[in-house]
Amino acid sequence: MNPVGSDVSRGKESEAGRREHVLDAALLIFARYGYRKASMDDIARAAGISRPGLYFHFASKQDLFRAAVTRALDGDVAAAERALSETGRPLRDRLVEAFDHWTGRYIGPMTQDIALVIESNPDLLEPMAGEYATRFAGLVTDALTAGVPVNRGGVASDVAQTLLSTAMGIKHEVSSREEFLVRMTVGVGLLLLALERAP
Amino acid sequence: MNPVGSDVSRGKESEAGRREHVLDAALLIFARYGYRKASMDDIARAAGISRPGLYFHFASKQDLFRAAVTRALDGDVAAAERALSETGRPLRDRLVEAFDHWTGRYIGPMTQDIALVIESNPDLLEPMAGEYATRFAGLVTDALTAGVPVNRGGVASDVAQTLLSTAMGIKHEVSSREEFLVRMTVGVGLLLLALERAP
DNA sequence: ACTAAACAAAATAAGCATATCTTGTTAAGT
DNA sequence: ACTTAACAAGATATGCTTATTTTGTTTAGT
Repeated sequence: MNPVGSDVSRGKESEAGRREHVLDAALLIFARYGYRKASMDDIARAAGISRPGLYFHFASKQDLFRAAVTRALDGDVAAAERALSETGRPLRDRLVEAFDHWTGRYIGPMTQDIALVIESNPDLLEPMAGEYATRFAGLVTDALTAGVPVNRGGVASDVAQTLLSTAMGIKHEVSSREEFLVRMTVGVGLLLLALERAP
Repeated sequence: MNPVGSDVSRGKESEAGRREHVLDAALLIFARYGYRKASMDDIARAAGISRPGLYFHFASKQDLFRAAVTRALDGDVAAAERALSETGRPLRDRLVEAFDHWTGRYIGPMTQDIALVIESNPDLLEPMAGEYATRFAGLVTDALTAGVPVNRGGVASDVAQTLLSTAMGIKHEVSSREEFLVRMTVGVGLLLLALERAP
C-alpha cells in the first residue's frame, strides 16, 4: 500500500481552494481502494499534503468521505442541471448529457466502483445519497414536463422513472462510458418518442 | 448449518423425475446460501435423499450446480417463449409476463440472490449464462418485430435492448416481484408506444 | 495554514496450530 | 435405485499470538 507517484497534479495557479483539491484527491483514492482500504496517508499523499494537514481540514475519515461524496454528487447534479437548462439544444441531447454526468462518469476500469463504494457504505451517507437521486429524478421529470406541451396522466414522471431504470441497467451492462452514451442515446430517443406521442 | 424441516414437499404422485426434484431443491439451497456455503448435505437433505444418493445423480458439486442453473434458465426461457407466443393476447401483456419469467422470479427476500450467484460464479457457467440471455433477447426482439407492421432501421432490436436494460435497472431498484411488475408494465407500455409510432 | 516528528490506542493483518466440515468414494445392504 | 455407515484428503473455520497499520492527537516549528 505505497502508491508512489500518485500525486494529483496541482499548480499554484489553481483557482479552487485547497479543500476542493483535497476532496478531489480523496474521491480518487476512495474510488480506487474503497473506503476501508483507503488510508488517510494514501489520501494525504495523493493530495500532496501531510496527514496531520488532512485533519486540519477534516475532523475524521468519515467526515472526509462524506465531504468527498457530497462534493461529487453536488457537482454531478449541478452539471446535469446545467445541461438540462440549455433549452436551445434538443431535449434529447440535454438528457443524454445529464445522464452522462449522473451515471456515465462512473463507468470505466478505474472509477467503476465509486458508485459501488457509495452503495456498499449505506451507513456512512444515508439518506444523503437517496436525496441526490431524488433531486436528479426531479430534474429529469421537470425537463420532460417542460419538453412536451401537455402532460396527461403524469406521463412525464413515468418516462423519467423508466429512463432512470434504463440508465441503471445500461450502466451494469456496459464497460465504457462511450458504450453507455451510445446505448443511452437510443433509450432516450425511444422514450422521448413515447412521451411526445403519448395518448 | 443444520436447516431442519427444509425438506421440499414431494409426494409419490409427482410426475417429474427424481432428478428434476433434486435440481429444484438444489437451486433453492444455492439461492439461499450461495454456491460456496451450500453443502451437498444441505441439498441432499432439502431433496429428501442421502448425500451419496446425490452423487448417484451428479458427479460433483459443480456438475449439480451447472445442472440446476441450466434447468432454471431453460425453464425461464421456455416460459417466456410460451408467454410471447400467445398471439391472441396483447403484446404488452405478453412482454410483461415474459420479463416476469426471465427476471421477476428472482426478486424477493429469499430468492433475490440467485441471479447474483450466477453472476458471481462466472467460471462455473460461462459462457452458458450469456447464451441464455442472448436467446431471451432474441425472443423479445422477434416478438417486437412481429408485433409491428414495418421495422425501419431495426427499431425493434433497439427497443428490445432498451427493454432489457430497463428490466435490469428496475430489478436493482425494486424489492418485490409485484413492484417489478408494476414498473415493468409502465416501461413496456412506453417503449411499445415508441415502437408503434417510430418514424 | 500548514509541516515534520512522534505517540497512544485501536484496528487490521499475518502466522499458525487445531478442530470441524465437506467432498468424493467405497462397501454392504435392501 | 437407492440407503446407511464409514473413510481419506482436502478445504474451511476457530482461536490465539504477534506484528504491522492506521487513526487521531500533540508538540514544536516555519
